[in-house]
Amino acid sequence: MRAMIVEAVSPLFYARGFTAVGMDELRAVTGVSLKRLYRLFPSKEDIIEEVLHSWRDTWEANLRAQVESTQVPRERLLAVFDFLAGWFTSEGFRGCAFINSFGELGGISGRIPAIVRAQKKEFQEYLACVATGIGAPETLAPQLAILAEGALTTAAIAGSAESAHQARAAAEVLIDAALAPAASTLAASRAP
Amino acid sequence: MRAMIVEAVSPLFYARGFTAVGMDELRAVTGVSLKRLYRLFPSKEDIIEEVLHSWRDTWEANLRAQVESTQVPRERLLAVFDFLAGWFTSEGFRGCAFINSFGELGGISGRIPAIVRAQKKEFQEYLACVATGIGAPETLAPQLAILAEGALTTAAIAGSAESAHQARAAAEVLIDAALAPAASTLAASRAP
DNA sequence: AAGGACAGAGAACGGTCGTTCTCTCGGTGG
DNA sequence: CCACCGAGAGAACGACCGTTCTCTGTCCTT
Repeated sequence: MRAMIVEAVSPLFYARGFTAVGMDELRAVTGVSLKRLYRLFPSKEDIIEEVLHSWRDTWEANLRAQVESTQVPRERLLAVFDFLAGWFTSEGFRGCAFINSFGELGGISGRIPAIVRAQKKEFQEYLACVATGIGAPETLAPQLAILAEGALTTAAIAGSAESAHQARAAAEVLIDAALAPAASTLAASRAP
Repeated sequence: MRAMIVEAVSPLFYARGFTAVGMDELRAVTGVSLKRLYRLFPSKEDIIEEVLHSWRDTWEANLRAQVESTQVPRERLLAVFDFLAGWFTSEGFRGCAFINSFGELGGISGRIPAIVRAQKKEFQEYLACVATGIGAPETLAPQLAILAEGALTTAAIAGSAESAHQARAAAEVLIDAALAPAASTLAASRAP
């Protein structure tokens, strides 16, 4: 029941933000009376938390599915950006729900920003896991995470998906540089 | 007068968001009566617009100052990330005001998201200007812009400034790869 | 078949928001 | 000196929010 409610209200929250959607609209879209909503969730903030957790789960599942669709180590890292490209072009894309939530509620409240932080941390750790699995130095994963985050906000604000391809191209350069120790010695030989 | 009001309310808006700060608080912090506020600005949204424009101006001025503090071409591009590092560690840093505004008001209204979009576009164009000034291919600037955006949101949410250094390191790799055609032929020779 | 616990629907409540109105006062031209 | 215009301060207004309460009907139990 709770899951059905979360599923029904998620698109509304994603499209317009948490504060812009009132409880009455939640009642209308779920078909569940206010009384019942308040018995299932102590307050609106609890619904928001559950929605954020649901977003985290589906996002992570989709990402993992794309990454694990290939076994070629280098492709696994690049699959992150292919996943982003597909997402950006999907209908109704309006940026990362977590970043948007942080902008909306980051200045107040305490629980929502913590959830956002946790999600981003999980993403970074997953990326680090994939990167170390192919023998890359541990400096690579944070750089790729930054690229992904940048592509995400750029796509959301500009309303264009090309940032995913640009980020993918940059990721290829970073991965190749990290995996080819010859390149670093080359760069070092130029310095002095 | 308008400028003094904008200057007085900006920190409040940045720290807590636009919707979380009411007109009464603006009256208190400026010392200007509501009647006068409403004669100077037709509505709260007009104040917000002016605040956004003011942020854009000072942000751009600070960025340009840092970039133009050096004449070494490669350093000019890296100066962008040094600027970010300094900003992230400044007191009260709470992410990019434009990204936060987009998250807060992107799902509604029309004028604020347009201002955010315009600011990001200006930044990208400035970066492109600096990049082409040193003979880099035009693919480089968007990649650096994505890195900068990513470092920004990562720093805001994680509450740590290290993403600036990670992004700077990645930018070095991207710049060197873009400026050294030998590196690209090396990568190409490995592909087939 | 009757009584009671419970659920549905929405009105009501207290609070807050952006915006406007009213009242009062001070400064000024004749 | 006085009438008047305009500005300051904040109360008032209407709308809307999240939350609760009331009223009504229904189903289950004995």
